[in-house]
Amino acid sequence: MQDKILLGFLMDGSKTGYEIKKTMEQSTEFFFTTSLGSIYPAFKKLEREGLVEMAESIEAGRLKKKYSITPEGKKVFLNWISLKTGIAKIRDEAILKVFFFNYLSPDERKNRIEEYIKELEGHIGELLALKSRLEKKNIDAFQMTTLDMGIEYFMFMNNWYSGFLDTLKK
Amino acid sequence: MQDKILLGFLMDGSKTGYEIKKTMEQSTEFFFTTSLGSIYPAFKKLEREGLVEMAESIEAGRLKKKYSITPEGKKVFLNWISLKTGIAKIRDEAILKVFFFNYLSPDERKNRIEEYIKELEGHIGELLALKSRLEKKNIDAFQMTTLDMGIEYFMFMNNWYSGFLDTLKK
DNA sequence: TTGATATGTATCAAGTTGATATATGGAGTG
DNA sequence: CACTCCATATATCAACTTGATACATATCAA
Repeated sequence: MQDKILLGFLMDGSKTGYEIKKTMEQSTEFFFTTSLGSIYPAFKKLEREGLVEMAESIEAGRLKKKYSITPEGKKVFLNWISLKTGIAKIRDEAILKVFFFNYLSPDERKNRIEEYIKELEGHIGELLALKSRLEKKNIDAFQMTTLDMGIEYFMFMNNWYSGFLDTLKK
Repeated sequence: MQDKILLGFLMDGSKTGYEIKKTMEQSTEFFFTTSLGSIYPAFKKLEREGLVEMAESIEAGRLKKKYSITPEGKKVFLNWISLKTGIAKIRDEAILKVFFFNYLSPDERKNRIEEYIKELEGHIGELLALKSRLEKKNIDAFQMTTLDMGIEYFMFMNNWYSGFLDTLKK
């Protein structure tokens, strides 16, 4: 499904695979991301299917392959975005460990959760920093909304684990 | 990383791959799951590594391969569960679509979100039904806790999308 | 009796990750 | 000025994962 995010990022102009990866790191990273090892083959496939076009150039001595979306590609993207979406599946190792917490000593449980809460706090801090950076740029309102949702999501998680830690302490 | 969940499910007795998959569907499914096409090769690998042992039998005419965890496997599992855990990455198509909502008409936006909220409500209903089913059984407290967290998580999502729908309507 | 569903193992194409390779440019340091 | 480190940029690959499909038997309802 990564091809859709690539098409999405091409909707406002042509980009290289690397550029898209960097853009993701500043925007969609925390709720949807892809590796470079996936982006390059995906672009080749999209090109074969006629959904994107590629233009090679050499800038500052480096090979650049700029991809742009075709009318057919736009159609595919707009169709995808208007399609019904199923519930996203989580894959959360931290919760999985809680599931098996019976096999961990009470002290270790508390330590792991305290540790994880710190991780969450750090992550929230990063997202807040990203938010103030993006506020200076003139960014799409919906893209800012997804960032806000990310912050709220991790605050919910932080909250939940804090409450869980309290019950562990009793 | 699926091998850890397999080892975890073997900690309280030997099981077949199919049994584990069915157990997951009634427990870890919403925060961590694996396909059968992944379980069988994973067990073969775990067997090669000496972390599980396999016993073949034929029950009611069907071949059964019961796997049990070895002392070495227990060590690996207990080590994994006591290790520091990083923040789980989400991969949420619904949020990705919101990110690109600029390309959708206002009416369509509302429709998609209303639709998705219904999906979430249905999912919450399923989890509540699962909860009351599990309450009749004598289930591990931590395993029940993860189910509660799942319910709260989807209620948070439901809440967030409801608020988002309100702002879309203005 | 027939058809649908559940139990159970297995394989495979297609896709994904994370690591690694290759190469150049630019910035900072001694 | 040389050296190192990092960013830019494309590409490949082993290992793994998914989702579909195949196969075979049992069980249950109509």
